[in-house]
This record gives sequence, C-alpha cells and structure tokens, in this order.
Amino acid sequence: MDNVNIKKLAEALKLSTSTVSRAFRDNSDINASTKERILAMAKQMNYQPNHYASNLREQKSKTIAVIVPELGNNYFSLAVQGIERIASEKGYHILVYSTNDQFEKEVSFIKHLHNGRADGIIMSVTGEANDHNYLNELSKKRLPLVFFDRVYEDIITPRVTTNDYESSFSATKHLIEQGCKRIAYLAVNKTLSIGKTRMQGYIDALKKYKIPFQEELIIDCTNNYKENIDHLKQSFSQLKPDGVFTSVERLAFATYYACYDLNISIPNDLKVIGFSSLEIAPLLNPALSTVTQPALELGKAAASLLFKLLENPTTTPATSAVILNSKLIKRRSTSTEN
Amino acid sequence: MDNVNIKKLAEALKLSTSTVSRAFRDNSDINASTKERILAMAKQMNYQPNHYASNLREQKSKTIAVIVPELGNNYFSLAVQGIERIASEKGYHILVYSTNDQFEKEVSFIKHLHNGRADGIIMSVTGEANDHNYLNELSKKRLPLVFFDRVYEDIITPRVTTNDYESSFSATKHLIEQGCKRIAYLAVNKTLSIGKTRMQGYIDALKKYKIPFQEELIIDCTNNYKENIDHLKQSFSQLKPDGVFTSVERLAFATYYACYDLNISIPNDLKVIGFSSLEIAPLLNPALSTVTQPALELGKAAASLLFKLLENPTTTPATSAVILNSKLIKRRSTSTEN
DNA sequence: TTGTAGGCGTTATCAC
DNA sequence: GTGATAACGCCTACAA
Repeated sequence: MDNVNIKKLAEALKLSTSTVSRAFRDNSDINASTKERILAMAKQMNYQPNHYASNLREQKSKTIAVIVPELGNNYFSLAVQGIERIASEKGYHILVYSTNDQFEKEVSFIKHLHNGRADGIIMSVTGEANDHNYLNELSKKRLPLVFFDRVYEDIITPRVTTNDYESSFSATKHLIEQGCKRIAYLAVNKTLSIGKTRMQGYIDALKKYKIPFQEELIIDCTNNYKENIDHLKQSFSQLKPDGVFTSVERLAFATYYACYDLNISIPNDLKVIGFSSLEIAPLLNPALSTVTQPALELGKAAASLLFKLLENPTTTPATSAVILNSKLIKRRSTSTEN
Repeated sequence: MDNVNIKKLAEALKLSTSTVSRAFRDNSDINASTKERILAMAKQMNYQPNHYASNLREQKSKTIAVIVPELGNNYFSLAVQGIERIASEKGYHILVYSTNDQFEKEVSFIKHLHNGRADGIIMSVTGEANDHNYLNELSKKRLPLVFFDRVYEDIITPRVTTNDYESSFSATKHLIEQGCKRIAYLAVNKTLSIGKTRMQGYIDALKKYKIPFQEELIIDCTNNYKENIDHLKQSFSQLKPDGVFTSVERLAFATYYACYDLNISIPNDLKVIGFSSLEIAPLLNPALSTVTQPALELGKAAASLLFKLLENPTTTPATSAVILNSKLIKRRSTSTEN
C-alpha cells in the first residue's frame, strides 16, 4: 500500500488509467471537471507520475548533466548556480559531476551518461592533455554537448567562453603601464586551449610594448597548494620578477602566501594581477587586481545554449560560440602609489 | 539504428535478451565465455543498459538529491563536493537543487522528488520560519532524508551538524579575552535552529564572563549585500561596539567593508571573528579570525549517513546525529598587538 | 470524452 | 547455462 501509482488512483476514482494520465497532460482532451476531480484526488493521495516510467515511455529525461573540474571553487560553483537557475526555470533537473581534473573520470562520466540519464551535457573539460577523441567516437549518437570555459579546440560543439586573449593582453599591458619590466606568468595547463590563449595574450602584450619575452618567467604550477607556494618562493627569489600575472585564481593566492613568507611587499616590490571571480578581492591584503570572469553569466549562457540545442537541433550550428567579456579591475595589488 | 538496446544486442549475438541481461549482473549464472562475448560486443556496439528501464524495473534510481540554500557559496559548494565524492564512490549520481533561501522552492523540490527520481535526499534547509510540517505529512512514504548544517529541530530525521554552541561560546570568549566589552552579534535567521544555537553560545559566554547582554548589540541582517553594509555602518556608528561576532561568513565581509568605509581600524578599534570556511581568510586585510567549519567533511558525513540509511533502514535510527567539530582559528582581526 | 491495449527496455521467475 | 514470459508504471493510438 505504500506507493500509489496511476492504477490505484484510477481505481479510487473509478476511472481508467488513460483518463487519469490525461489529467496530467495539458494537451489532451479531457473533461474539465473530471480533470479537476483527478487532480484533487491525486493531491490527496499524494500521487505523482513515476519519473522513470514516464521517461522510459517518452525517451527523455528532463535532466541535464554538468561536469566540472571541481566544485569547491568559487568560479565553477557560481557557474553551476547559473546553470541550475536556467534549468530550474525550464523544469529541468541537473546532475552534477566533478572530475577533480582526472581525465579518466571525465571519460567515464560522459560514457555513462549515454544511457538515457540525461538529455544533454554541459562540461568544462579537465586540464590534462589527452586524446579526447573519445568524444568524436560517440558522435553519431552523441548527446547534445556544450563546453564552457575550458574547451577542447578540436571537438566541434557549441561553446561558451570568455575573451581570454584580450583579457590577458590588457592585464599584461596594465602591469607594463604600472612600470613592470620583468613580468612572470604563472601557468597551469599550458597545453589546454584556455592555457594557450591566455599565455598568448601575455606574450603579445610584451611584444607590443617591446619587453623581451623570457621563457624562464613562465612559471609552471600544479594543482597542489603547498607545492605551488614552495615553487613560487624559489622562483621569486631567483628570478626577481617585478610583476606577476596569474592565469588562474588560486595561483594569485599562492603568490600572496609566497610573498608574505619572503617579505616581498605587494605592490611595492611586486605587482600582482590574476584571473579571479572572487567577490571579496577588495578585502585581500592588498586588494587584488583581477580579471573578473562573469561566472554566473557563463553558466547561464551555457545552459541557454544547451536548451537552444535541445529545442532546435537543426538550426543551432555545432560551431555556435558565445563569448562573454571579462572585466579588468585595478586595485591596490598593481598600484604605484604607496 | 540509433539506439542500441538489449534486443538488438541479443540479435547481433544470436542470444536471448535474458542471457545478455545476465552478462551485466554479477550474481547470475552465466557461462564465462558467453559473458565475455556479450561484454565485448556491448562495448563495440556502445551498448549500455537503459537507466530508466532498469530503474523502473528495480524501483530505485541510484541517485540522491542534494538541496542547498545556495551554490555560489564556498561553504555549500564544498559540502556538495564532499557529497559528490562519496556518492561517486558508491556509483551514485547526485541531483543538485538550490533554493536561494526560498521556502516554497524547498517544498516544491521535495514534493517533486517523491516521484522516484531519487532514492534519498540530503538537505540544508532554507532560513525562513515556516511551517515545515510538510515533511511530516510525507512521512509515511517519505524518502530517506538527511539534514546537514541547517536543520529543522522538530523534524525527526538523521542529521549532521557542527558543534555550533561550543564554537560560538569559544569565539565570544576569545573576543572577551582580547579585551572586548561591547560585542555585537550579527545574526541572520534568528528563528532557525542554527541561528538560535549560535546566538545562545554568544549569550552564555557573555553571562559566564559577566558582560551584560544588550539586546541592541544583536544586529539582524538580511541576505542583501548592500543593505547589510549600510545597516552595519549605521549600527557601528551608533553602537560603537569593540568586538563583532558574525554568525555567517558573508557578514564578516560586510563588516570589513563597513569598517573600511568608516575608517574603523580592525583590530585596533574593532575586533572581528566569524563563522567561515574561507581558505584564504589569512589573506584578508587584516587576516580574519574564524570559526572554521569542516565543510567538505560535513558533506562526506552527510552522504555516509544517507547511505547507511539506505543500506540498513532498520538499524539506523531516525534520531542519528553526527556532530563534527569546528575549529577556532585566531588571526590578526582579533589580535591585541599592533 | 473516455476506455482498451500495446509497448517503452529491462530484469526476475520459471521452465527446459 | 540459456530462453520464454511477465511485469515495473506510464502514455498514446485507436476504438467506442
């Protein structure tokens, strides 16, 4: 007697299951008063159409999957929130997966999602430089897929990104204008497209303003907090940069820690700017200059694009690309005043 | 020819669907070599058992729902990450919902989840003081439910919380020891159990150390950033507190902004401590003293408890309560040195 | 407007 | 060890 299903509800109402079913669909012909009766009784008996049965029948799930490198990260969780908001408006549910930057997990998630669990996927890819052709292998029956932020360039599918090249260029330019001559670039994922693009902006800005590019000032970091700080301390002592541009938020934090330890004064001895969506950047010591990405908007845009793809598969080209603008916000960490 | 199902796979192998099905189950009797053949062909044809069909058959979804007040928040997103990690290990998927602190959304999510979509729910409740008896009304056939962090006291269901009372007590005590005499308590959700508990710790610490409790020093805040800052600026100017204890992370940030604007020096004029899981609290200006909740662990514990409930419904009492300890971390914002 | 019947893809039961 | 069959709960032709 636990679960009420359509049959029991129908019995209770002395109606057929089809009539009951119709009460829950908006398009079907049904007497208004019977519909009302049915809905009333449904409420009373606490009936809800079983999701799995409906979806088995209709072959869709009203669910989208979201795959991100990590969740405990302001940027991605904001993006997920944006996605959730749009999905929720459309009556969709979201499944969330975190790869922790492990490529195998990404592959496994994607493959498993092809069992009907989700109608589409929104993904920010892992950092590893692997053969991601697995996505193409699935392509014949591939689920609608939208990339956001971190993308694979060689996979053709709609995407939402930010103007990373321009942002990197302006951030580097800003450092130069503030008098920096030895600007270090802190990288992760040099191989990933987002890493390349951002680095190119840095390189081109140097060139434009006639600052010699020095390979050694590209400092390659990892995903490990402690390691990075140690690594940076070493690098800073040795290379004596007067500016740092971090391609990723957490490297800005690592820079701060390293400078605290080394008694390097920001911004006097070293100016710092970084990609970051941290709302409280103004509260840091010193306030951090940032390239702020519209994380929430990015999520919303990705979700909207996916829905467009779901609703009009034919008129939404696989090459669709939405580009949102980041904002350069100058704060004390790159200031020249004392 | 798009979707391969068990039938097509069976045809291709000249086997019956039952045999094929057995190949995917570990317990069934099946010839090792046929099993191998089946799995090989499945891989080749890219077959996966349809999730909806299986679950319709088996009456469970291998999915748990997570409902949080917000996602773009370090604390909850860390908790979600913890949940995701455990769920993923168990082969479960997670559906994520954000209520944005709207009670109606919470009710709606919960009700809709009773259609079989999820096997269990992990929730941190919204702040509003509503009649949440709706949870009891569902109780006969209620889905296994675990509360974490923010709970409803009058709903009997397993829960994972932190030692809020003790933490509040020690944080307040710490301020007193640092010489504060007029300690403001910044509240939200006074009516919610977590709000009450935290405030009680503050009140009792005052009493114990013979500092008169003053109603006016309880400052009630909202969820709106700007409003809070304005409100705090007014309150601080008027009430002249020498210590502030914030019951919620974002109120610590609002306090900083307010002090910057008013030229109140932290910690000289005002000492600040707050509940917060912010990893970069040491980087704030000044470094923020915190009651740090183990957000990730909280998520993991909640997920583990839910799985216990799912696996041993009878031996896991509805009154199960796991309490994790927060850590008081003293930093410059409550320091007495200059 | 309502009812009947078949099938969505899977798995468990029962034969063989 | 393998195959036929019924059932999970729902929805939709089609019939009445």
